[in-house]
Amino acid sequence: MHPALKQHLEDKLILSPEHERLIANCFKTRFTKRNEILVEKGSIAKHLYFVVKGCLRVFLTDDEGNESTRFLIFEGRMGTAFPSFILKEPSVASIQSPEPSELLVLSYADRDLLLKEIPGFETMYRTGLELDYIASIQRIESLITMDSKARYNILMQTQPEIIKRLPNKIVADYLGISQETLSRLKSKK
Amino acid sequence: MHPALKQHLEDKLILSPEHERLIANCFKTRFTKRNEILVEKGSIAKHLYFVVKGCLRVFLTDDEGNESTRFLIFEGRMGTAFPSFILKEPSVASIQSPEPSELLVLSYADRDLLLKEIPGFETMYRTGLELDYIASIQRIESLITMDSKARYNILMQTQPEIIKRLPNKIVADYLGISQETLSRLKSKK
DNA sequence: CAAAAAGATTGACAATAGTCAATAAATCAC
DNA sequence: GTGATTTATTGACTATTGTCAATCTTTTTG
Repeated sequence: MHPALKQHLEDKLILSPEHERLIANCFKTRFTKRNEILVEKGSIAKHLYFVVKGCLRVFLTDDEGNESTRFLIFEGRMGTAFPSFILKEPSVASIQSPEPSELLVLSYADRDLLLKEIPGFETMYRTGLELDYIASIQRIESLITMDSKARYNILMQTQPEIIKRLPNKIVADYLGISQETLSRLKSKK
Repeated sequence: MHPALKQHLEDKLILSPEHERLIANCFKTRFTKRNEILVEKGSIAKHLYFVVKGCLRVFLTDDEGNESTRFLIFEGRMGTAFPSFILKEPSVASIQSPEPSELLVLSYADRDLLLKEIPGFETMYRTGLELDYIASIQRIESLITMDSKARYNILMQTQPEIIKRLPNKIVADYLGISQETLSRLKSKK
């Protein structure tokens, strides 16, 4: 099992050697290039991704080519185009790796297998889901209660790595504002 | 067990009589008046609410008294001030019942009990969580990609009961816009 | 039912953010 | 390293939305 994954599971699961082997076999390693597309909008997201190195960007594109970033997933975290993955419907979002990345890939069927076979896996998965859901609730709150400057400040406090590692354009469409507005916010304070 | 709750669990769980009794005992009935506050901002949300009749509103207030609606929960659905409930931290949001309501109330401890004791309960709970999470992702998408008119149209398509049952003011702050803007949207088309 | 409270609409103006365009800076790929 | 491409910044203008205030309408409650 990849040490990064092992660490991720560490204090959440106690595993027998066989169970550990089963998990290791379900997660397949994949390396991606900068800006490689993993899931094309319109296709079904069939995998969950654990990010060992690099990051993933789940993003939307409209008819005019405008992009909006729905989620960013960094080292040690899991994610995918979640609605498509769960509902098995064509994804509204695409997934790309803005940086060259190393991923551990889990198929839907293997996720189900682990949920069924590994004691405690479903509880761990459910707990992780609760935290992701909380993060998305907090993002909704920032979108409905704050102006763009306040949202930028919050982002800088809570997820500075997004601002540091990713181009302005992606930070802007993650915040739901134009890149010009972001550029002006940064210079103003 | 309340028939509404029974129906909610129906095709998701097969229950023995004892398990059914256990669930029924964990959910306590509560009636509320119009605009009654169930959870005060700053306190900890200690319960999950199943709405039998009426509805719940999870909302934020700022220092100037402005309100924003984070979630609305109608008949047959469950909810609470989720981050506070899970993290056991003081809630940023308050909960009120905009209409006189009948609720079934589940404490955190009883939720844990049911997760542990009832076979299939955690899977059912997890699946519900996935769907709630998906709904919140879609709300984020509408907030970062659409203007207020498009968001209003989507709301009318997907949750017309919100527009029909609740005052303009609440609809507006659920959409993240001012009531005046909403009023103008409605007259324009 | 009537008075009071709450909610909805409209107008005038201000502020925020978006768009288009030009330029500058940084980064990539060979 | 250097040209090419992408990204970032800045200016001028526009569009959208918010705020404040006044009025009108609906709903609530005694």
